[in-house]
Amino acid sequence: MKTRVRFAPSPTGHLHVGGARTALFNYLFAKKTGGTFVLRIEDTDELRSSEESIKSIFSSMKWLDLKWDEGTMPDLSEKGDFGPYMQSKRESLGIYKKYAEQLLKEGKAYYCYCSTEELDAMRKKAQLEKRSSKDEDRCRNLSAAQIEEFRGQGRKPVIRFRMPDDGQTVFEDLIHKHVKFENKLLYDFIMIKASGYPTYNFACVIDDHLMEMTHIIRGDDHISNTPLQLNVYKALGWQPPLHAHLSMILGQDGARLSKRHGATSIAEYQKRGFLPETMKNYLALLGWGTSDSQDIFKKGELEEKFNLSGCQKSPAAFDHVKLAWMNGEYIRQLSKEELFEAAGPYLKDFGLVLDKSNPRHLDIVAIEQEKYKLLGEVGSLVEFFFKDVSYDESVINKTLKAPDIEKILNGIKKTYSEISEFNDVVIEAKTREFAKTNGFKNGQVFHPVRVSVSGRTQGPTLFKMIEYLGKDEVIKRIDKTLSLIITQSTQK
RNA sequence: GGCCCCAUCGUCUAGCGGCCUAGGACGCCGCCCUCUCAAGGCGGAGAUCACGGGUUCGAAUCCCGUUGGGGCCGCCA
Repeated sequence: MKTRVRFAPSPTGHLHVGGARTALFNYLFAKKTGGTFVLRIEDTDELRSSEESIKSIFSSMKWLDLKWDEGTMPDLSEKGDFGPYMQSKRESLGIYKKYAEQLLKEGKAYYCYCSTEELDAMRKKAQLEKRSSKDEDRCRNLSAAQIEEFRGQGRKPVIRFRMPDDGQTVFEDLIHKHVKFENKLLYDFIMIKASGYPTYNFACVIDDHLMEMTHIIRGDDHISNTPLQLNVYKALGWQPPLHAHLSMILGQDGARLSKRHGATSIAEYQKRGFLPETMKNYLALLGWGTSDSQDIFKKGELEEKFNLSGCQKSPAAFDHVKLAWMNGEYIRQLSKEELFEAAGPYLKDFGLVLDKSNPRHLDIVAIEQEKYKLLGEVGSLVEFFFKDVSYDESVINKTLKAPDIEKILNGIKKTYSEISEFNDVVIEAKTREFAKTNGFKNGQVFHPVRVSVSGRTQGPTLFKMIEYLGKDEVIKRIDKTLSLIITQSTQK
């Protein structure tokens, strides 16, 4: 049988790291098994759902290159034979109501007239008495007269599911193995809200069944919901899908990942200059691994190697340091053109508008490729090629106050001005020759030249940098440095 | 508070009864390379496998308990 899995986000915000990981694992599982990856929108929270969130989630999924075969598509159209795929649309079609009424008729569900306030009071009381906060199920066995009375009071009922009083609900989780719950501890959850909208635990069962899902892959914060849902399948006489509960993603301190751990939304990582390949690879390793602990995967390799048996039961901490290292790895794998393409948008923040048909621009952006960890930092490392440099105090003190500094810079200026073929090989040879014939150590010459042309003590490989800067510019910058040194020494 | 889940270097993980004096990766330290910083190469420190009981000739691996962490207990999903 062909596998069918789904990612079912609730559009109440951006796609966050945990959601993206769930989406990724479903996607990888579908790819690996040759199945279908469905996208369903769970917008049954009338207050918090927004189309803006849907757009944002889709945009992050597109960035991660997570394409789905069926469901609500990026342009909000519907694709597939099991639609609509947006729960609000399904609600207006009366899909949930239909099954709720069936359960009502069979006595497997009932109307509850309790108000939110009454429920809160009951829960509080239970907490005080240190009992489980399982509701009193006050409306479970209402007489016709009582129902009449509540109706007369104009109360708007909700529909609750009638949980079995005894027995156990067990399931074989694909990751956690045997999981068992006592039915008497389960509560009569609300299936249909007073507004007529279904709740998550109900809508999800109806849709997963109707959409013929074979596997439910989701976060293990849903383990406690599973027995509730399993009882609905049973009451409806349906065969439930297989479940696989993924471990949670935690912050470095072991607490649930939240804003205070830094960025949690995928959009934020995109903005900071992570490559989508990095995110995908890193997320895949959070709660999953291969038998040889592989850490970098080539394109298409995850799709080929992913399996549920490699999934971890224990939670994983999100490590920004390792993420940054991995991004560096991926940046290093880029061709010059790809790097330029990827870094382009981030360069604009530095006021740099470069031209990819200009080979010099391509070379400059790639000159420190092995050093980049974030696309967002490329600009700060290469902007000196295009802007006037300034020399700060510490740099001057460190390098430009060495003995013979004027002699060195003047000599280098002359040497460079005499080079006709201004490329790194020639520049390097001439620079070394200058040092040797004048009795200077290489470093004695290299360091001040670096500072003169770049304003920094550390940077790209020196002679390439000089080549890319160009003869005129280099001489101009050496002159500027020289005048700075002279001004400083006359002041004293 | 009730129920459920989880537990191998700081972190991600390999391990699925003997191959483990526990392997890899990130990070950290040292050396090499070298025009700086990186990258790369080599090496090192780092886990009595949470703890305590079993089972077994033999346990990180199986069982029980304890502790710790996490999740759920919403007319949120």
